[in-house]
Amino acid sequence: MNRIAASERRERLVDAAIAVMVRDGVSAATTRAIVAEADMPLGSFHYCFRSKEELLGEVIAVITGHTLERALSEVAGGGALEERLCRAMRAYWQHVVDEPGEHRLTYELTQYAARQPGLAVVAERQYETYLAANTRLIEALTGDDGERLEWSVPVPVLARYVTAALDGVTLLYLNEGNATAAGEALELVARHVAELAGRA
Amino acid sequence: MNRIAASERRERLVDAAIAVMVRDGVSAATTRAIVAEADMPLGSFHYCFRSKEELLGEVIAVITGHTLERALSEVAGGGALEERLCRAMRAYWQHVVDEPGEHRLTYELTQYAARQPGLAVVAERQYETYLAANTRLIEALTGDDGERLEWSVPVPVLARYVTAALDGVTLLYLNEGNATAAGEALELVARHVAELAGRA
DNA sequence: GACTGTCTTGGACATTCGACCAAGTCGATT
DNA sequence: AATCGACTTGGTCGAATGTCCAAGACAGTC
Repeated sequence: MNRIAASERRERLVDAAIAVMVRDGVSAATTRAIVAEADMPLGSFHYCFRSKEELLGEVIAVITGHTLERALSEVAGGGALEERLCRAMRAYWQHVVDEPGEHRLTYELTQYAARQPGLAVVAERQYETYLAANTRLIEALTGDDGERLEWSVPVPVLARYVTAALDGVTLLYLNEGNATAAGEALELVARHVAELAGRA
Repeated sequence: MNRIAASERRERLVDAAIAVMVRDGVSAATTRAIVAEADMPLGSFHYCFRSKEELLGEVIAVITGHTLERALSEVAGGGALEERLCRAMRAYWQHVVDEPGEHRLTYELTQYAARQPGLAVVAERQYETYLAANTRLIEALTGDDGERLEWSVPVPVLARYVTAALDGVTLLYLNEGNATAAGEALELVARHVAELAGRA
């Protein structure tokens, strides 16, 4: 294989690892499967990463980053609160239906990391990040609106409700496989959240 | 070891497997770890089970059975709809806080089974079972009440909403570790469900 | 007491895994 | 052209894992 900077090779290995995990699950992502996916010799792996755990950490960081990017980019735009809420929800849901494997991987990684002593910290931080993102989403939902709005429940509680509901509905879809049914449950959540926003 | 019927030994191995999985995760439940937990020689394993997959199938069946038992036993009893709903929710939540490892295992097993070709069918049936249980719970909630009640959303949608919300809140607690915060989100769900029950 | 079917068990097997290394290759700098 | 640091790679190691087997032990039956 041509000479490549170690940093570039690291990125390729992370991408390859994600591809393998989406296709065959976290447990199938052995060092050998990953280098095969990246079309590299096995020796490359431990030249670029001190250990498999180090690679896993980077994979989690990349995946979390992707998810975060998408979430925050969807809140922007004008319109009433209900409209923006619906748009954000719909965007999230569309991505779940388009890329179920990626979402399945997210849950798998969280679980895997929680069991691995060296990655437990990463797992916790991952969830904190999601919670913070949903909190920002909720605040953006009221803050940008022309009229002054107030939530009838504390924002931290609402953030956790939204986080849990999204996770739950996603998990339901991934396991049941019925996009329509899960989508209707999600709409119920959206309507509920909209109702919780009262005029101040 | 004394002579024991193969069927009895099977049960002990299933229990041992669950104990190991709750403590150290599904991936740590090797045949050797399981027989060590059950205090048996390794040879016993494949005398009782054709393969590890066969044991896993039995483990899933047992766990699902436990969960189901608990859920249905809590719906009974008198009182208004709100009261019974609260009681059922509280009972579920108490069990999550008391035995987080058991619930974590449930999610791990579902995921593991979904990836294993031979167990994929079992995973699907597992989720169907949970959905059916929640459907029965919702129907029991209205059916037994003195006054005639009707839900303002279709029961199948409501069942999925409840299933997703419970799963989501549980997952949130398992990952964030904050029982109070997750509990408040769950109360929000309970109040919402109660609101969705309108007088017919 | 011989027989038969059920149960017991220590050891062995092939495979897979993460990790490691030594020898080699390349390219820029001096 | 000599040097040196960065990169490449095929092979190998020890550990762990699922599965299997052969030889024995035991209990009930004829």
